[in-house]
Amino acid sequence: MADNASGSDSLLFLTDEQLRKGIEAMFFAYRGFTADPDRILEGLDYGRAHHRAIHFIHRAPGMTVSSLLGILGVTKQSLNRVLRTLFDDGLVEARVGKTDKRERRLHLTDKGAALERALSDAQRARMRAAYRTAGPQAVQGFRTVLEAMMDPEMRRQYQGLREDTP
Amino acid sequence: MADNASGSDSLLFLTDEQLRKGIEAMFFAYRGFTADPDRILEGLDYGRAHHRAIHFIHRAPGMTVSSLLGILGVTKQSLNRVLRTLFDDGLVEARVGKTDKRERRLHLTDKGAALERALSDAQRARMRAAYRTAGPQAVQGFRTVLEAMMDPEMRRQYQGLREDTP
DNA sequence: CAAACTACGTCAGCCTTGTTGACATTCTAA
DNA sequence: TTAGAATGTCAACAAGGCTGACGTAGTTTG
Repeated sequence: MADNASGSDSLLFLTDEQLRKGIEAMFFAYRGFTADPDRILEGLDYGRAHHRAIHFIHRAPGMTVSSLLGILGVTKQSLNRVLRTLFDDGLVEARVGKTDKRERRLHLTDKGAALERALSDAQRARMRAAYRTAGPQAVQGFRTVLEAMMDPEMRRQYQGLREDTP
Repeated sequence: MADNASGSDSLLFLTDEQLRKGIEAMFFAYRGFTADPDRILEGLDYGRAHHRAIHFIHRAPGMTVSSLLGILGVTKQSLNRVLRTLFDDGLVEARVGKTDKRERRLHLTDKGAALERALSDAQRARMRAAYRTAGPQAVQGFRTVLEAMMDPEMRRQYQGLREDTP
């Protein structure tokens, strides 16, 4: 009884074995996390890269190319390849910046918004099921640990993405 | 006060906004999760694929190629390309199966174990920091949600990887 | 105003890691 | 003995990263 690890003040949750379990949990869970959108994207000639772009453009409409670059952490060449197909297919449109005409403000078209909804519905469905199974307490802990695991710069992106329409 | 969402019986944690936050937390946290090993691997001519192989061979020494295939969820051609470089560089060795001589039982060499240690030390360090910051309660929740998010087959891999030395 | 800098696009080429398909070998099991 | 399983391997291809170099429009600053 005395060596029970469930006490909140115990440090047993920091053993290498516990940490290894956490590492593998991240690995396996991330696979599940991306599985449903991936299934939708496959066959549409899109990939995860397109999904990410669409997600963040939806999240902060009017975002510039360079702030999207910052969030995604890829090169402009890489992002451009993705954005070009999204423009060509009419999922995303770019409006010239109001104050700074060099900027291209990114927006989803209706068609783009429809795909975004399909993708995020699928992803949220899994998330919702997991949340419901785990319960609010667990969800709180989940978010806390993930946030602590981020690089500081990413944590800023996570916490404080503004509307990006200055 | 009455509309406070912190009550355990509230369902406010299932709103779309909460789910979106969870989705982005996974995205940003996974980046942090892989950042440290990636830094070590870069320049060594190895990538994440090598890391994954090394991790699971370390975890269950004597594992066969096909069970590793099952865990990693890639094609044998893809895995083989990775394994070949690990053999050639003397990080992994294959021992012919005792009862079934077609099998190749995979083991890390001393050199392979050294790299494994370097990689997992780096990854555990971040994990440990996150765990310590978040606390045992949060860690419990973290693991619970991640487990609920896995595909059932992956959940089995996660929970019950045996020693694999029958 | 001219020069410097910024935001963005684009061409070219390379790498890793995934994919299919086909085929060979070796061994096990019915 | 023969079917099937476990494995390796060759070839070809695609997505999505990367670097380097260059161009063009627009903004800022000396």
